[in-house]
Amino acid sequence: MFSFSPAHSLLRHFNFRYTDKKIPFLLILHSPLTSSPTEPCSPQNFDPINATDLIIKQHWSELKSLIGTATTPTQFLNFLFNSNVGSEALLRYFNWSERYYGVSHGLDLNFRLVSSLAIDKRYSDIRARMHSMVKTGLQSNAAIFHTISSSGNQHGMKSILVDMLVLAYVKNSKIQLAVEAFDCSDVYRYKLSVFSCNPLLSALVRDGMVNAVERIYKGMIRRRINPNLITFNTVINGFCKMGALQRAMDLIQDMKSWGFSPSVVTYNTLINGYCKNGESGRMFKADRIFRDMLAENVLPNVVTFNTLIDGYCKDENVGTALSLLDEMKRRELASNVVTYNCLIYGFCSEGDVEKSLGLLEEMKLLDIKPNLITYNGIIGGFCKKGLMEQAKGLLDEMVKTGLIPTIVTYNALLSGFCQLGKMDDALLMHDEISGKGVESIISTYNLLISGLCKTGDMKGVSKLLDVMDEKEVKANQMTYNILIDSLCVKGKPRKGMKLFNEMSEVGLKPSSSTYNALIAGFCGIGNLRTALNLKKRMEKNGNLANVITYNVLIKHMCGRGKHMDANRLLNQMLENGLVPNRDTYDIIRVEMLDKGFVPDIDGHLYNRALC
DNA sequence: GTAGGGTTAG
Repeated sequence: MFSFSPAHSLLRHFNFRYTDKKIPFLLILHSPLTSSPTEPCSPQNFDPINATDLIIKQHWSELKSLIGTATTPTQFLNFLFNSNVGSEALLRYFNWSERYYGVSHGLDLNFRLVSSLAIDKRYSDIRARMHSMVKTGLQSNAAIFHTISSSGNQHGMKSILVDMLVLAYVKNSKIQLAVEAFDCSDVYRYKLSVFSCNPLLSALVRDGMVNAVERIYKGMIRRRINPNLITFNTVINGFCKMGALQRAMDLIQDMKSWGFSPSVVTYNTLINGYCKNGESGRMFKADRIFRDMLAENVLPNVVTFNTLIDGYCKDENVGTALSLLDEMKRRELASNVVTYNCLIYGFCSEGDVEKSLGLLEEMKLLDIKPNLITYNGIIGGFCKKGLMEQAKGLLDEMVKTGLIPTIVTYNALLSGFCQLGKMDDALLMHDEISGKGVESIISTYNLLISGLCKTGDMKGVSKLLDVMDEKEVKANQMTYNILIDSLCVKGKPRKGMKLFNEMSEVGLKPSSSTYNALIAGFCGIGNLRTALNLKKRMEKNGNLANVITYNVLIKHMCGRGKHMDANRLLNQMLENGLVPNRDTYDIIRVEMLDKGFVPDIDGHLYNRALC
């Protein structure tokens, strides 16, 4: 490719010898030989052909000598640029020098390189360069856009570069900067493509920044960046995730006007939207979309059925969920691990662990491999019923199949022991898992602390709090609620108040449960005034009093013969739109009868006015 | 300029 004069070979030869001997820097500078092989580069003696050769052949140690110590890697890069060295060598040197010297050549040189790559149509190299530039995050969008706009590239090429910039931000999970670049590109009139806008939209949905989704979508339409089917599916998903189901449905019309028919993914997304975020009658609406889909001859797939099965299970309708599994079999549509996991969790939440076990066997027969989620579900089901031996048996089975239990698995088991009051077993298992290197999370500590509080082992609680300190696991709102509740139940609401005050000191906000525990505590020691003050305080701080708050106060008032006050609170509760529960009725039977409530055949009271 | 970007289980 290049021809070299003998002098060049000689130069390399000397370079080797001198660098091997590590000639001191000053000696090199004062060498009488003006063309000394290790003389640092200068614009005068810089030899682009030799430099290019060394770079292409990746003779980095020779290059290091050539750069010397008087020339900086960036100055050397400038020599390369000014000598019109080809883009291949420029890129190689650029990457090597940034890595080797740990320097960043700055924005201008980055874009000189990118422009050089653009001339040679080396687009994937530009993408990679843009990726590493964005990764360091040293440059602001304002600076980048200024540099791109003042580069010598054509406008179309600048658009391509900006498009790649947006995509690089998205791939580096710098979504806010990607949105900013999306906006900047409008100001500079650079045209982006769906290749960057679609990934941006999907990242926004993924990160829950759904409000930005609509703005970006509208921006695309206004700027004539033509959306495609995937754009619509992504935006529809965004609307579904934010619960704007009608707007999601409206987008179907938009997509049709752009010539796109809803695909199986579109329908699945909408069905999922209704299942997860629909209000009352959500499964009815989800089913209607499913029927629309069939009517439009769009074939449902395993995801469609899984979504519906999960929806029915969560809607406490496992019967319908099972009938859908049959429907899949009729359609010869293969179910998968997700199908079974949905059903297993459905049956476990109904307390029917036996049925879940049956499903696990069915999976094995169908050669569908159960995963961590499968086992966690059934183990959790057993633990909720206090069947710890069966739960541990499954734990052994999952380990045998090569699955590694996580803290979620162990939390289920620990919670089971705690509910049974078997704190020795719980603490023993906790020690065992710590020994295995499974890190406890805050919910682990919370469930153990709660168990210890219930058995009155406050020493054990304080030990655990010490462990949390040591492991730097911070207490959360739940931790405080458990401790405050425990103190209040024991008739020590003032100690509870101390913890309550500590919450704000450590930056935690109390919840309605925090206030309820304290209100019950002060009622318990006959201090109604403080209890009522706490109710005012909770409302002032934006925590609405709920049915439990009212029940506690009403019960206390009834117990002290203050039935009129109790009645006033009941009215306040109804005015605030709260629905009294059976506790409420049982507590103030007399007042309820006065209010026109009548007992049903079970002896419970119902509000005739509401019926 | 590319060829990735969209749906399901805890």
